Amino acid sequence: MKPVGEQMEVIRRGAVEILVESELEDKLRQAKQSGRPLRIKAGFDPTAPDLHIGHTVLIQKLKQFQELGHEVFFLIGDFTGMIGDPTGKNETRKPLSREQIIENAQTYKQQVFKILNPELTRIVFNSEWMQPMSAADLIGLAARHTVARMLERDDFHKRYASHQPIAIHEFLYPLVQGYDSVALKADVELGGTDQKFNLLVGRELQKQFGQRPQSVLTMPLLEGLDGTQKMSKSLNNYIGITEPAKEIYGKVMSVSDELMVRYYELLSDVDLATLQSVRDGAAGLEGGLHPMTAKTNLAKELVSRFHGRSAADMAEREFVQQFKQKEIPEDIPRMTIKSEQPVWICRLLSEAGIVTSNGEARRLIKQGAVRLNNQKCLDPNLEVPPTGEVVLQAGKRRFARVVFEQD
RNA sequence: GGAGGGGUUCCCGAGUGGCCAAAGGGAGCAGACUGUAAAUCUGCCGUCGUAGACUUCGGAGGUUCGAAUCCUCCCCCCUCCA
Repeated sequence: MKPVGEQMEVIRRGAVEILVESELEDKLRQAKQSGRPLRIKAGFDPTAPDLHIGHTVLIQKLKQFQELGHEVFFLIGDFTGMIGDPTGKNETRKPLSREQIIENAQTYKQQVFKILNPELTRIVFNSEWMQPMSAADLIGLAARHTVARMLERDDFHKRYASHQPIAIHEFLYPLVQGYDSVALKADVELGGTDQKFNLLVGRELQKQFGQRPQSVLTMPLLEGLDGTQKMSKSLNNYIGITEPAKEIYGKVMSVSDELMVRYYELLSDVDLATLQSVRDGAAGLEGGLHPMTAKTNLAKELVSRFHGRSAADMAEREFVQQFKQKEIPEDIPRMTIKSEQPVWICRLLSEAGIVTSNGEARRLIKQGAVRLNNQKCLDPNLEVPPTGEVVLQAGKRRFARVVFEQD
């Protein structure tokens, strides 16, 4: 095991808060001395079937712990999912069906092993200890916390103050999550900043159960592609981890330098020295890595993680061809049109599915965005002769190949 | 159960009889600039072969020369009281 100081440097990377830092150092010291690794816990609600890279921030941190030689518990909150985490919500959340949860959990398992080492990861479900719990046990657990403490939590507080309903079961969520820590005898729990309260409840409960309270490490919620709002599917500013290689690559490349640094910090495997060099480069300092290089490296790293090395190389090649050399990519949609008569360019574009209406086609032509066989087309009235094949382009990323067929 | 507020084009949100395809903002798209960066600037942003027309403002009817705007009924959401 590495020296405690070095471990702490790795642990601090990207973290928002560590509670309590000195306590964690102490634990690390003991672990190193005794040779017994720390038990690191992170819980995931199997609520969202589609994961995006924002969800992987925590997993990345777990991986770092794993590499430092600690024991990682990936907890799937299959039981808690049925309650529905009220965190950050201004209303009661709808619980999920059992089937949904199982299905989502399956996806989680599959995806996290693209990051974590499966051999060293313990996947646990909290239904394991929650399911057998009796009503009396649960009430006993509930007795260990007070309403006043619960209402300290910001979202509960607001809802209570504004007379919005809080269902009793919502109070149970933090308790159950906290109890998970007891059940796992967690030394450290990771969570998003929005989880802070729940993580602290874990500490309280552990104390009550005579355990040494876990250290809490909060990670930021990852910003989405727009650089400001948090990454989420509904805002459509996300990079889904099951997206095609080309998409992931392109999306990473479109990110601002500032955000790129952020992604490096939170998502990349590069070491701290490289991270610093990326940071310097983005800030325009001498000796830093050029932002463009840094960005392509990151894009490649992330694509390889989810699709493998060769897919990443391929994505890069295509990217360079399409955007740097402005070549027409090879794998563009292809379709055939039967016609004896010349076809109006706007119709052609909409038939090819490149635009949604003739009107849009007309507009794009006026704006100089349309190319026909790689030549700019400025005439919205153009009639295209129905012979051979034709490559259509609208903007930088919409392409289609149309083959004409005579009857 | 009672009282009140509201549902507008992807989102937020203005509009209370014609000047409304509907302000403004956001998102998005495109062009310029670049490192396909970001920021910025410019343009576009319902449909129809380029003009006039057509469809749109929760749903169905009605009043009117004319309705997102007025009336009736219905559906949905929210707040307050009990």
